[in-house]
Amino acid sequence: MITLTEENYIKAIYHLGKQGRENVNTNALADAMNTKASSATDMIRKLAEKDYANYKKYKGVTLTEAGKKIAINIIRKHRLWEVFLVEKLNFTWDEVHELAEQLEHIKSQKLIDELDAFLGHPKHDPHGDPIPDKNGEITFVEKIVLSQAQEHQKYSCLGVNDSSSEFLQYLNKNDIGLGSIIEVMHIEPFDKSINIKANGKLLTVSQSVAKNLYLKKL
Amino acid sequence: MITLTEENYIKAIYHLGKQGRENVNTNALADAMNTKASSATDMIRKLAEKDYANYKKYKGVTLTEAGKKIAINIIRKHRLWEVFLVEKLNFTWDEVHELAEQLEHIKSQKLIDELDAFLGHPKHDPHGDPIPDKNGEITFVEKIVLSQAQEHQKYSCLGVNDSSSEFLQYLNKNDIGLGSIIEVMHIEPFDKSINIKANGKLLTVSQSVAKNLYLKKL
DNA sequence: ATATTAATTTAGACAAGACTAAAAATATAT
DNA sequence: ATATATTTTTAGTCTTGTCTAAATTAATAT
Repeated sequence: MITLTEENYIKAIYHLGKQGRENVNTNALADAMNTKASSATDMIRKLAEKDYANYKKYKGVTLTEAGKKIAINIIRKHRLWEVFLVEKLNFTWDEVHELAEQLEHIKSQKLIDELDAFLGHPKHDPHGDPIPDKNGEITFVEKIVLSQAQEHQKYSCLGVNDSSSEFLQYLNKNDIGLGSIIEVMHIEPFDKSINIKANGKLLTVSQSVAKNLYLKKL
Repeated sequence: MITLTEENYIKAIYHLGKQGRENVNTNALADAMNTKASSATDMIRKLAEKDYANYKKYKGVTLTEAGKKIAINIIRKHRLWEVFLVEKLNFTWDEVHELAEQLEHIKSQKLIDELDAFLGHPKHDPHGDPIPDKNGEITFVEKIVLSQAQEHQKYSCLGVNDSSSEFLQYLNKNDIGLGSIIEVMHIEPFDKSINIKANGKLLTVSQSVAKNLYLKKL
């Protein structure tokens, strides 16, 4: 049996290490888990013991295939629950994360299969992140951030990098959501602020906004 | 903060002590929690410390108002999730209990309010048990068990006492579900077996079945 | 009313997951 | 190349919820 804490560490290693492939530092992991390095070391040993992680002292940690499988399954559950909350229960995209962190640990294969079907097998969560399929396959979409976009080009909004409430609420306020059409009108050379037309409306956004908005070229 | 284990003990005390009013023995509680009496004692002390339970050494335990409130809220969540699983995700009534035991611990007031609304504010779960409303009010319905029923009387099925898979599957096989119309044709004096007409079909059931089926007189 | 049995509590220990403080290894700077 | 700083690990402790074994209280039977 895998514990809730183990699941959370595995998920953190997966995210910090680009799908669990790259080595993750003990300190980085401890930070992500809001704990101390010594606790992270303990858990890393335990995960290695259970063959969910590869570990060499002082060299950081990666996930084994078994570990990745677990991480992907948790992410699948997390994202499906997010879709459910937004589509069926009137949550907004900035409200769902915390709650999905709880729901992602519910254990039932049938539940997740049925939920997936009930939602019509969605491909993306409300933040634009891809939902792994039943076999753990993830279809990554070619995406750039707004700060790398070209002038006079049209894009559609794919998702966000920063999913803090503040940022998501800023986007809500400016009517930017998944699938919004964004045209880059002008990039100001001085401060790299960007003038865009979002869903027909003109708007100037700062670099810090532009770095956190994912787009797909149209 | 209340822990998962504390919640489960509170729920057990509530159920064993008829809505938490009657004293519950340490051994009975330990049994229900699949643990040992000494562990139950420890937890009872802790719950009393936190003012969720009333406890006098050697005299058993009851719930305080705060404790009852928590129990009722968990039961509300449990039963709403059961409705969701059966109505929306194609679960059968014998499959939902275990899973609802996990889901009942998810913490979010908005989630449960929205789920309630999404399901159309159901009054009963798939086993016929009443769902407490947002204020913790429970509408108990006058119910009897089939073994107490009168000959030549019509009833509707309100729920079950034993909710084991075996019993629920037996009922499924005989097309008996919530709301089924049951007419008592004949009670055999010899072994108290009962001949009934359930949804038009004649069927003879044993005492042990009859004792576990709740009915409402029509 | 006392002896026996059953139920309950206490005492002490353990595993999981966390912490602090100190030690060891690695990385960086001169 | 050596000293310093940073990162990581180790050692020992704590809390939660559990356990076993022993002690205590309550219940039952004669």
